Amino acid sequence: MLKKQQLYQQLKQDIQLQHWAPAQVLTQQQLAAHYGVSRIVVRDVQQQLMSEGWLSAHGKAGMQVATFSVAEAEELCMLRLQLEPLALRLAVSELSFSQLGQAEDVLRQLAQHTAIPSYQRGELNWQFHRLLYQPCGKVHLLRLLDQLHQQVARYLGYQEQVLAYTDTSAREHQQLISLLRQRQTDAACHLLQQHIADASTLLTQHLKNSQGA
Amino acid sequence: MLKKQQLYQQLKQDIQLQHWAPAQVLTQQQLAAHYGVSRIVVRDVQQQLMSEGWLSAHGKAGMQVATFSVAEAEELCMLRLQLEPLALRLAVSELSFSQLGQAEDVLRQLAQHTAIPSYQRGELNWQFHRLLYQPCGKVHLLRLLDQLHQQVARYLGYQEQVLAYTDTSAREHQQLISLLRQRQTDAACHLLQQHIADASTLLTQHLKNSQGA
DNA sequence: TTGACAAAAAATGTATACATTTTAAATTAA
DNA sequence: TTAATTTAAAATGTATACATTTTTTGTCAA
Repeated sequence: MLKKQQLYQQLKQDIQLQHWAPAQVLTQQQLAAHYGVSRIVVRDVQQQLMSEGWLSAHGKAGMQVATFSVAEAEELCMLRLQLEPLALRLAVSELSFSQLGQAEDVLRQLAQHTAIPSYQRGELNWQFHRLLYQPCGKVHLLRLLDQLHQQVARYLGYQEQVLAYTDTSAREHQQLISLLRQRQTDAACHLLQQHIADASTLLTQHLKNSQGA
Repeated sequence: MLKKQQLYQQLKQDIQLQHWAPAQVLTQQQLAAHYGVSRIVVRDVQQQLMSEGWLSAHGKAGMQVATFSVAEAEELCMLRLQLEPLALRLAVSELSFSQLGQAEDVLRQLAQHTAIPSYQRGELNWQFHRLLYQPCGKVHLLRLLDQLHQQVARYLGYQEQVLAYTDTSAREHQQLISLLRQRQTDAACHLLQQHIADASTLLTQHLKNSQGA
């Protein structure tokens, strides 16, 4: 479980950093040689990354680094938009003040440490959202949301501009917390919906620009 | 890809048939010996079945045959209820008459061949639903629905009574087709929602009875 | 040239073998 | 007895080796 996890992290990051370009075809042997592990390990990681969308099957032999498409990005956003408010709605009644506090701590981290790399901001951002959904207690839904986040993260890459933690976003997060503290379920869900919709247009716009170029 | 697929099918079926009891802990070696393949193959299949919910991790060693819980069943049904109408709504405008015809053919199979085993009825039933969702063209959503179906199928097992293709169900299916043919999107989605809700209560009721006993 | 076919090379699937980790058993001290 | 610690057994992770499949290369005839 050591080399496997290691390779998993490394390969995923290398794909995200575009060290391996989208659409490039990779072979087990190639990766095994490059990362200095046996093909067994590569196979395991390959299967995992394929199920998570980082790699896609490529005929009978080889795997392809996943490509980007506006359609897919829009679909992912649509699913987030559909499921995250649902998770929040189910979570509200279970959400403890200590959990709200935890979420606030994450926000403070985001606000204070402005220098941290963008991908870490992305992770913190998700951590915040995740903390709010967690109490819904629906394992499948939560796992699904985690997967969606991974997929979106793949699209975000390390693009600074898209991941920029804007003042608007920070304000909305704070507002969300205060609505939740008052158990204003409908208002909170509505705000969340708006929040995700905004992030979605930002992502798809960015994608359209970079692809149209 | 031969032994692997074979073992995948076999093991999944054996779990569904309760040849391996829920909560039972299986080891790679055990399965490798039992099915006459090497552990490598078992490992691959194990990972796949774990990601699909048939097996769950069990500490550092071994995998556990998934158990049943009312809460999980309800969650799965809720997700179906949330996502299938959405898929249908997105599909309606793309749904061709030939595709509607295909779906009707499946219905006829269900109606005519009353003798086929219940699990095949279950598959045909899903095939019908799937045909209606397919044209939405959302790959992630469709894969998600497939996974949900798998999960629910695990719960259904080969229970004859739950899988029984009732007259009500058949009528609703026909009605759904006719609504779709007229592009009555809202009505169709509403009917579908009702249809799934009915199936859900049937499943959870059955589960509560069999577990309460 | 080009298309089909045969041979070689490469890639993947699977099995066996070894290393490491984890679980169980056994032993011993309190 | 019982809790802790050591030792043996078993299970998993990983590497190497072999078998099978897939891809590529090269040759020859039309």
